[in-house]
Order: sequence, then structure tokens, then C-alpha cells
Amino acid sequence: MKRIKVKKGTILQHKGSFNHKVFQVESGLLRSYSIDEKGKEHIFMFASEGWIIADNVFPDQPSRLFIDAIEDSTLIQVEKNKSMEHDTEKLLKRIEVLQNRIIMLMSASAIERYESFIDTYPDIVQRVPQRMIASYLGITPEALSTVKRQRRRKK
Amino acid sequence: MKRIKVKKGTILQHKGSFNHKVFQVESGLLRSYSIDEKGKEHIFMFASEGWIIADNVFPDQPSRLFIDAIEDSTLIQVEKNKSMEHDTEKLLKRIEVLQNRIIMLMSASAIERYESFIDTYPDIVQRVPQRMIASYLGITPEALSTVKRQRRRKK
DNA sequence: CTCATTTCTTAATCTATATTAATTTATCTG
DNA sequence: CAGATAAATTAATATAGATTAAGAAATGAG
Repeated sequence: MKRIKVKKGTILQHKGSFNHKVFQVESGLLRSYSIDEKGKEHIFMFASEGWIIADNVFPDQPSRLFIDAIEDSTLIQVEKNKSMEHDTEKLLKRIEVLQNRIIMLMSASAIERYESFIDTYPDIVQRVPQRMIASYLGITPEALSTVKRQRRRKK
Repeated sequence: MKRIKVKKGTILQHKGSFNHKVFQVESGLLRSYSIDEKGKEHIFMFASEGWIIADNVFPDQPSRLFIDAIEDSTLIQVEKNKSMEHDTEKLLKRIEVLQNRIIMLMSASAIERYESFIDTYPDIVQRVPQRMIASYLGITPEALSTVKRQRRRKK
């Protein structure tokens, strides 16, 4: 367990690696994401101050996600095993978030998912480029532009 | 903590309720699902022998999911708090499954998600009506029919 | 077993979002 | 600061999957 400082853009974990790390964010902003066969990025989660980010894959499996820094960040890096073992509360919270995300992906339109995102993570919206929000929502940047225009019209 | 037997079709938890229960499946098959504003069902997960199923929402919040029995089932019902607290291993496994599901929903086509589903849960495929598989995959039964036809053609 | 109900399939049409491409705006680097 | 590079927007077109509708197959209840 050690404190590290990383610059914006630093890749902390590569897909395919076996040394799974868990990062607790002291300051700054990280993201985890996959890249599909077509080379397209899909952001799995953002983690700002106080959040924990990791690729939730078992130790004998290669990681499926990249993790990198969206802002200059200070992190506490923990070994996978030790890390979350105790903090059941945090695990349950994470499961709740993931459950919610799945329900949204299955039942809500792009507009609804965007609304929900800015309600739930208003701070993240300010700090992250549009294309990453689109990636998190599971749509293209072009589609997000259209969604935002539609919202403007409505008001 | 008690053992209960339920008939196919029994609803074990309603959306909106506050007495969140956790069920461990001894035999049979359960599912959890949400119903959106248009009245459409979206299956969140299946649970067969050995699996645990619950609505992962915090105690002070209304449940978002229904849980019911797809087959006659024998269950062990546990109070929310006691249940998963210790079993970190199972929680991490669940997080892995959910992570995988999200990545699939964001990056894979209906055909790919279907292939992945039958690879991962070949037993479930046999025991569940097509429309429920469609619901789990996030597509309509009509679209699933088409997907299956396309697969047949290929082979 | 038989009729009724539900599920599954097929086909035609529609729609949300993807793709492509061009333009504008913002950010980075020397 | 100026040019270069990346990001965001807009518009035109394409497409995966939704919707609608109808018939076929399976399941269920009496």
C-alpha cells in the first residue's frame, strides 16, 4: 500500500495484464474502460475523490479493462487481495450502482440515461470531455450532441 | 433464516417494497426483473441451484426489482443484513458478472450477446422461455427469433 | 382430449442511434 | 501567440433492432 502521484493521461493498468491493482482516489479523476474489436472505447466507470476503482476480474484471469488518469491525481494503491476484503459496505454500494446501470442500459433511452447521469454525477459532467460521457452512456459523441440539442429545445 | 418451498410463478418480492429479502436457491430457478414505465419487463438476473438472488438496494430505499419463481423451487431465505456480510468472495464474483454484463450491453450486438449467454449459461437456456432470454439480453422476442434464424443460416 | 391462452415465428414498416463527412470550436505545443 | 491537433457540432444517410400484425406452435385448464 503506497501513495502515488500520476499525471493526466497516465495509464495505470493495461487490458490483458495480470497484476490487478486497486486504486483509491485521494484527489483527481480516473476512469476504467474496455476497447472492443473495432477499437472503440467503452467507459465502465469514473472514480473521483474517495472512490475506489479496479478491474473486477479474478486473479488468475487477464484484466479486461484499462485504467487511466483523466486528471493529475493522487492515489493510494493497494494489493487486490488485501483491499476490499473487509469493506462489505463499499462492495454492496458498488453492486447497487452496477445494478442501476444495467437497468438503465436495458430500459432507458439515450436521453433518459443522460438525464440520469447528470443528476447522479453532476460534478463528473463538469470535469470530463463530452466524448467520455457519450462513451459511458453507451452512445456516440454525435448522438450525445443531438441529445443535448433536444434538451435545449425543450426548455 | 428459514427454508421455504414455492410454486412456479410465486412472486417473492414486489418492486416498491421495503422488506428486502435475500434468497439462496437450493433447487429450482428464480429471476429478478424490473418493469419500466411502458410496462415492459427487463430481467436483471437468473438464479439456479447454488446462486443467491436479491435486489441490491439499500435498506432505506424501496426495492427496484421483482423476484419470482420460474420453476417450483426450494429456497433459503435470509435477512438482508446477515446474509452476504461475510461472503466477500461471492460479492466479488457478482461484481465480476455485472461488470461483464455492462461491457456486453455497451459493446456487443444482439447476436454476440446471445452467443455469450448460451456459452456462459447453457443450462439456463434450456429451462427458460425464449421471451425471458430476450428480456435478459435487452432485446424483443421478435429480435431474438431473428437472431436465432441468422445463426441457423450460418451453420 | 379439446378449446383457450400464451408463446414463438415471420414479415413489413418504423425509429433511435450509428456512420460518414464536413464545419466549427476548443485545446495543446513550440 | 500561431499553427496544429483534437473535440464538438451539424447534417445526410444507413442500419440494428423496435413495433405492429398475423399465423403457427406449444402449453394449460377444464
